[in-house]
Amino acid sequence: MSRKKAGRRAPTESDVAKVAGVSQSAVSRAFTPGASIAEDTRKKILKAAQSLSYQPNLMARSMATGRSNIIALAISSLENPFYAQVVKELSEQLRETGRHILLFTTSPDGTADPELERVLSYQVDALILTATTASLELTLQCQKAGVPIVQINRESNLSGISTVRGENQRAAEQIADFFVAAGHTRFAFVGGSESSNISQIRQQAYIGRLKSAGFEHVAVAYGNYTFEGAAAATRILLEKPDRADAIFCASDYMAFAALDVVKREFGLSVPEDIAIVGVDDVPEAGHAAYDLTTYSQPAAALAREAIKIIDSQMASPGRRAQRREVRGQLILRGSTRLPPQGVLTIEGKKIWQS
Amino acid sequence: MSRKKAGRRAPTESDVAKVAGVSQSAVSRAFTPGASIAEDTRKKILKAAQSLSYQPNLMARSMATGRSNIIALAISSLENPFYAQVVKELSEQLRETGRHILLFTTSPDGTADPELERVLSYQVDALILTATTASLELTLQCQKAGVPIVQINRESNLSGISTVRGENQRAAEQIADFFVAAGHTRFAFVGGSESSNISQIRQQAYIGRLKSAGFEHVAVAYGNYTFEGAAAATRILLEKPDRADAIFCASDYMAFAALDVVKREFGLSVPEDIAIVGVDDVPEAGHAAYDLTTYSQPAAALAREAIKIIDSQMASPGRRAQRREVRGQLILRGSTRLPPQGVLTIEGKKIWQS
DNA sequence: GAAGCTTTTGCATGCGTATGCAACAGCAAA
DNA sequence: TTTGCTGTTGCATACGCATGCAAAAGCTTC
Repeated sequence: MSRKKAGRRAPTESDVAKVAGVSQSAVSRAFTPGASIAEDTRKKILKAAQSLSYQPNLMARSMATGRSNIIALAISSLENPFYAQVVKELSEQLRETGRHILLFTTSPDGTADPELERVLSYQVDALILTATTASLELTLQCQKAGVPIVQINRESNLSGISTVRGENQRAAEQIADFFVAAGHTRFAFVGGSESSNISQIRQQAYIGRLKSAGFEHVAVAYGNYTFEGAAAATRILLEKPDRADAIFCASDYMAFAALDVVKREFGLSVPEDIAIVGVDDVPEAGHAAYDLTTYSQPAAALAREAIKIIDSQMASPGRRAQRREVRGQLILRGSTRLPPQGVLTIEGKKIWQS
Repeated sequence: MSRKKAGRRAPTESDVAKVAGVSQSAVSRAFTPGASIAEDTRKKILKAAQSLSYQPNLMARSMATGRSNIIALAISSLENPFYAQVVKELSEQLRETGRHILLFTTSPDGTADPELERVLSYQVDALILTATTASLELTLQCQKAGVPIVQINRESNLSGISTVRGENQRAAEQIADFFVAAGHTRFAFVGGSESSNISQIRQQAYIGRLKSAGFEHVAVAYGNYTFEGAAAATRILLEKPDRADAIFCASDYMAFAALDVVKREFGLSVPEDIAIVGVDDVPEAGHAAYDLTTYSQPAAALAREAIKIIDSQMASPGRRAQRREVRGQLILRGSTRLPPQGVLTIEGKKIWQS
């Protein structure tokens, strides 16, 4: 009655203290790295803790310290293998420092997600947004509470939000150059969404570079970063007169959809009739079924930089938002034909440099 | 100095109480559904809370109530799109009741994961294991603490662990029947790992059914639920004399690897030379690149049942572990040839029933 | 052995919320 | 007006841990 019936409540520091014959504070110190406690006492306490199979209550700890060791991660498109990879990397890398991820799946337009606004209730140490954008209100709340925000693969014009991204500009330019070098003449672009600035940057750089090379017209359609959306976008592009012979898709996942449509619905052969390039270099891009040429965007490095930013922001809260870029390269596979020049083979991989 | 410098600390119930001119308890009650409080007072308090943009501190709440509204989710293979889907479904369905996921990525053999043992430190309300098995120690700890454990897609002989799974037995039998009906004569199986009992159940049912049909020999290899592992397993199978003309893979993800190897490395055509069937029906299975026949295992339903179990276990802690099965069906696509009988078309999908 | 110093320990309190209990207000019935 | 009841409110305390402060213990040096 007085205690919960099923399984007496979890042991606390006081319980351990009683067994070890010390005070509760001593137990606390035994579990606090760097605290002032004699080695003998600590051992005695750890033994007692062991015998009770004591586990510190992190909720209580976080209430006392103001730190939870929990990082909120908002993500919109887990079905995209690239982001699944990012989540995995973040989870594993954070675990190395004893932190864990509280997961929020949002709509792609996270701006409108009311649930996310409640993130701060969990006293998270930081907020990582991948493939989502923070609303203004959330940003302000986080800033007031001193919770750093890092966006992966989304830019934001809100000050105070840090950003980690791949080489969007360079990727797009390299791909444009590559298409031109391979002799293509009719170009298309499958973008994410018109509101994704990352997609816009890629689009502008791609179109700009093609223009410099003398190609004025680039067909554009948006796939909204979904498979079905990209398939539809590809259909639109392919039905246009003067059909493209080279498509740049703003993500591998969308490029897979494009390949599906190109091959099955339009009966075109790749890369003879049309070349397709993506961005990300997800594992599937290397599988025989897709064999996709793509500009890589290493998930592990993105995760690492994001965590670095969080750590530095937490160390010196005043610091202003940071922007970091992770390098990639154009990896050549079967979805494109090779240009006569610029192809390098490094560690078994073909890459291209203009 | 007395307060943290960057952004004064988050407002608390006491702050709200001061503004609203009531006691802290009143504020607490205003945010507790069903608590005894006058409607007028509540409105006044909510207004005050709004003006301070007050957010309840869930850590403090969980310390006081013993409930955190956090569900721990351990997952080993996020790169498998099926599990990515499961995670997404769980996250979205849990959100509907205000709960969130604390993510743990583990090695496939979670039994040996020491980090997971610390799950209980977070005072989670329940633990969901997908594609992982709980260690004995962890199980006991959870039972003692009254934290329900649900395994998705792994069986466990430990009592006290609930299980949600697809129709493993029936799936395997249907696939065996289907292969036979389609006129295949040389069979193979690509299993997960020898230690995964789900994979074993499928294997036994498959082999048993084929034996009943008069086929004694079934070639078996294990892909360990990884892409590379399944590719290697397929190579082994295909190099054997009297090469199989029908392969059943214990997951779509492994079937994709098998398709890659079959087509690219061995130059076989599917389904003329060899048929391949998977389990899960991930979205990719429907994509043109794979076009895989597969026995479906609906992620949304798995998630729903898992949550139901958690809820019922939390409602009546004494209750013993539950086992639930989610129905699926054999969905026919281009990786198999059609048998003369048993093919139904439902809502544009071809399915098969013996 | 005393003085001075460092290390170790316990006490007391705070973190933000929930809740049992008693006090109180409001209202209806007598 | 008094009594009894229901519905609201505040007080006090508990939840489990961390930490400033003072007391205690240990050690060094003369």
